[in-house]
Amino acid sequence: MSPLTNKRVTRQRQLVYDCVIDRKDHPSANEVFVDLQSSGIGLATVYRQLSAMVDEGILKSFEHSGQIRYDRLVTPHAHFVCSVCDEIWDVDLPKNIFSMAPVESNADIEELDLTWKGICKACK
Amino acid sequence: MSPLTNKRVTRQRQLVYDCVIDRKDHPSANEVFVDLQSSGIGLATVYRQLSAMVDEGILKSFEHSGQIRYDRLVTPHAHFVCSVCDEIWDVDLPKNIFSMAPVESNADIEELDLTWKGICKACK
DNA sequence: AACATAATGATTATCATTATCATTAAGAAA
DNA sequence: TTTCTTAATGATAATGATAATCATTATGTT
Ligand SMILES: [Mn+2]
Ligand SMILES: [Mn+2]
Ligand SMILES: [Zn+2]
Ligand SMILES: [Zn+2]
Repeated sequence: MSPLTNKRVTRQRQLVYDCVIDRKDHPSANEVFVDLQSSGIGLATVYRQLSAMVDEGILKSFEHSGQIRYDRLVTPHAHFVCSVCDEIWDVDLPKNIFSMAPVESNADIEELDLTWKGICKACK
Repeated sequence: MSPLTNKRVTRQRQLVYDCVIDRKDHPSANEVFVDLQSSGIGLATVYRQLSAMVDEGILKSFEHSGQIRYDRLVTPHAHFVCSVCDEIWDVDLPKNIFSMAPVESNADIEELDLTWKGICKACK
């Protein structure tokens, strides 16, 4: 498991973390659960560990098609979503995007969520 | 109701549309339903009309905190969300944002979803 | 080895949304 | 206007994702 946490390192925690890291996509809790079926892990544990890791900053999450997707990439980046196959790719943020924060709100920006939508190469 | 649709104009359709237009925020289906309680409209009808209007392009929608929010503004714009009070504001998109589309995907971009997050003036 | 208690897993509960279907009422036709 | 066709409605059940409950298990410490 990645650099530390003050939590107990259970077998299940390892399994969940390794699964998200090994997959290079943005799995839902259920997709992680399915991957780990053979280990006998409980669905509730998968949900608990994933959201715990988000709280700890080890993972990030976002909403997509009515469910929460988990992201091993915690550094700022954008996503591209294909409107046909619904797949998600990591893409770079535009240069200097943070300097383009809206002034209307005159609030300080902590983070942003940018998703491009279109038809991917394969579907086109 | 706004310029055209090839659908029957029911009393309920009018009520739902007027509600979203009159509110200047981004209501959920249930919030629209609560507003229209006294009219006797059914919850299923509110859900149906809202998603129908999105299909027709009269409204837009996005996911927020585990539910679908509806937006009267169908022109491209971004959102600012306060991480404390969870309110949502409309803000302008950065100038020329569409020219900053990622090349990695080499796909044509149809639309984008940009949400800034921070603490609003009131909460600060 | 014994202990304290955080984590687990089976299950139930909750919440948002969709599906079903008998009834109602737009809008066209007579 | 009355009749007619059928899309829309509303009550309710079903679904799907996630959270809560709680007895049991097992990690990390003493
Ligand atoms: Mn990502
Ligand atoms: Mn908006
Ligand atoms: Zn695709
Ligand atoms: Zn606020």
